[in-house]
Amino acid sequence: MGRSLTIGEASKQTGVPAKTIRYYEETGLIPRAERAENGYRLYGEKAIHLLKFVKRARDLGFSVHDVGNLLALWANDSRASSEVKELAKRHLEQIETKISGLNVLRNTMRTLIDSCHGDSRADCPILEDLATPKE
Amino acid sequence: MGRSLTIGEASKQTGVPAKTIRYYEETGLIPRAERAENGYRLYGEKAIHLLKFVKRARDLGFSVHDVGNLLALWANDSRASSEVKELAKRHLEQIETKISGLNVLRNTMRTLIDSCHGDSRADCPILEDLATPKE
DNA sequence: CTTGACCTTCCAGCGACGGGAAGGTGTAAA
DNA sequence: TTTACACCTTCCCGTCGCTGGAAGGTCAAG
Repeated sequence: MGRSLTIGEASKQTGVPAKTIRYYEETGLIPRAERAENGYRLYGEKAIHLLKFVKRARDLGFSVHDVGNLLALWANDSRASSEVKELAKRHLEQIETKISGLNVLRNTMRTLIDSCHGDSRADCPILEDLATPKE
Repeated sequence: MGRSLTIGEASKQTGVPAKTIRYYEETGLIPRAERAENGYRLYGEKAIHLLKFVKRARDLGFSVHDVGNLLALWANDSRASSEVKELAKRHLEQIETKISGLNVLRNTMRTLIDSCHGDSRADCPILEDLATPKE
């Protein structure tokens, strides 16, 4: 069995910055870490696994709040998979909403940029649009 | 000539919340508003136009900082349109980076969600992925 | 005269950390 | 042994772009 890791080692193992690990603990997302005699936080296999779970969920764009819910579902053997799926679906919808909003933005910006000759002249359709947008 | 508007009226005209207008003034993005005798802020045509410019730029996703630069370029008759175009292009790149990141997320989430039967059983590939992501 | 809708300033909080100070600890080399 | 250095601790402030709320002034209508 591997020995416990300090916060710096846990950070390297999981990719979660030490500051962020402390923050997660402080806000109650993860349980209080064990402590060594000198007061250093210690992370065993389970704690590392938990941190990796959190990291993966954050990387998938779940809010810290949602990660809390996911952790609760993870820990609860008797939950229905439909609960998890619903949470994931709501998250997917948020992502899709963001994407379509950004797509509109991108198209507008492309059009604007293409319409600007971008040389030393002062005339600039981009600023004109900002000042008096069409319709 | 239209008379000056109070902050609430300006807010309705421009779609920028009154709180936000004060915030923009406080942070120096827009100049200090004129004041009536009773201390109320007053907004004339020019100020309204400025606020609309800011609103449009924010809606296009420019950061408040970038909006400051755009305002400076707008006010400067002798700037080259290429400066504006460069700023817009950098912004477009940021949007596109965000979009492609979100597209990856969306695909991953879709796959995960599709793999989860989402019924009353506890078995859930979404949680399994979070706990032990493939490669 | 009172109600209610405005307006003013100021202070605090959101999410999700990151920076940096001030100080304790652990180890390895000079 | 001392000293250097990397690590750990707690604490508080700053980020971005607002938003909410408290405490108070102002104004028009009923």
